[in-house]
Amino acid sequence: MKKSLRDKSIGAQMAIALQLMKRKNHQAIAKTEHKITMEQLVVLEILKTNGDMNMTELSKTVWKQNANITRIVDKLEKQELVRRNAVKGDRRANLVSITTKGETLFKEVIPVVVEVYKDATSTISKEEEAITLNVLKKIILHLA
Amino acid sequence: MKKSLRDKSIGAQMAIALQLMKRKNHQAIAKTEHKITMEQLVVLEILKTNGDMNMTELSKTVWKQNANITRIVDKLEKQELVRRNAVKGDRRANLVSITTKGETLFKEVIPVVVEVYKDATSTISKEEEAITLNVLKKIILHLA
DNA sequence: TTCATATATTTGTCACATCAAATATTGACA
DNA sequence: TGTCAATATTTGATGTGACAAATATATGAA
Repeated sequence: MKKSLRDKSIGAQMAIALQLMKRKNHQAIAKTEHKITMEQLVVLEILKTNGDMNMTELSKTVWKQNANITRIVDKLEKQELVRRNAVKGDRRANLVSITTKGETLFKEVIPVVVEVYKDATSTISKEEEAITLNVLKKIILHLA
Repeated sequence: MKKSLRDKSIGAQMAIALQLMKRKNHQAIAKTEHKITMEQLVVLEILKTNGDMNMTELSKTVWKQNANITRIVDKLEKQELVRRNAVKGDRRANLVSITTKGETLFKEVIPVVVEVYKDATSTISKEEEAITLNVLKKIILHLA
């Protein structure tokens, strides 16, 4: 197998690594009694960590486009894991908040995901992890 | 803004960085006269680098599932950038090969993508890049 | 006040990801 | 030879990515 550009590109290798990690996460979550995707879980985490947010804030915080946040929140709302509340003084906006049901699910699912992550990075030294994290953040800052 | 798990996870930061890079790539490609996605371009590159492959080999090489390769090759074939050929001795399989039109497009689009990549990683030192690449490969190997 | 512009959110369309299941063909073995 | 498991590929259902356009509401300036 010849080496292609792909093999030397952080971008391409990121795409592969991320796909594998996402797959593992989905598989691990599927084994629990809960039905939720990683993307939905991320939104729950943000709400739990930062408190209620409107759609625009949410979309900036999770780095996703408004349109996609709308659909993710739709799904979460259908499962009663979050709620959309009216905002006083601005009828355009919605304040999204996590429900008790959402918090419960979050607490039960998050250890599964953490475990997958620990396994995925088990061959990486602390130093390597720190450098990689820093590289990724630099790329993000540069492109954002 | 509180720090969440996300901020310390290579996985989450990869997701963000990759999203931004993909977006830049799509935007840059959109400015050319060519209409092709990154995923389709990757398949072209693999075929150009490694020569004809059947769907299964292709799916392993690009680290995507068979089902997805089928659909990507469908799109490439519709644009006449690749061809599906019969395999002697196994009527189940297809040998996919890049067409002349595919090679031409590839040659014209690849500099655009390389440029985006160079820009995205312009603040990263050679050493950091090497370490990150190595970390990603270790994760891939571990999860594969 | 009224109109133009900005902001918040949603909807539509297409590409791609997942998994499961369907099809077709091959190959090994009783 | 007939049968059954393995292999190669495709299709279907669902969720999420991108972008553009639609909708509703706010806001600032004439």
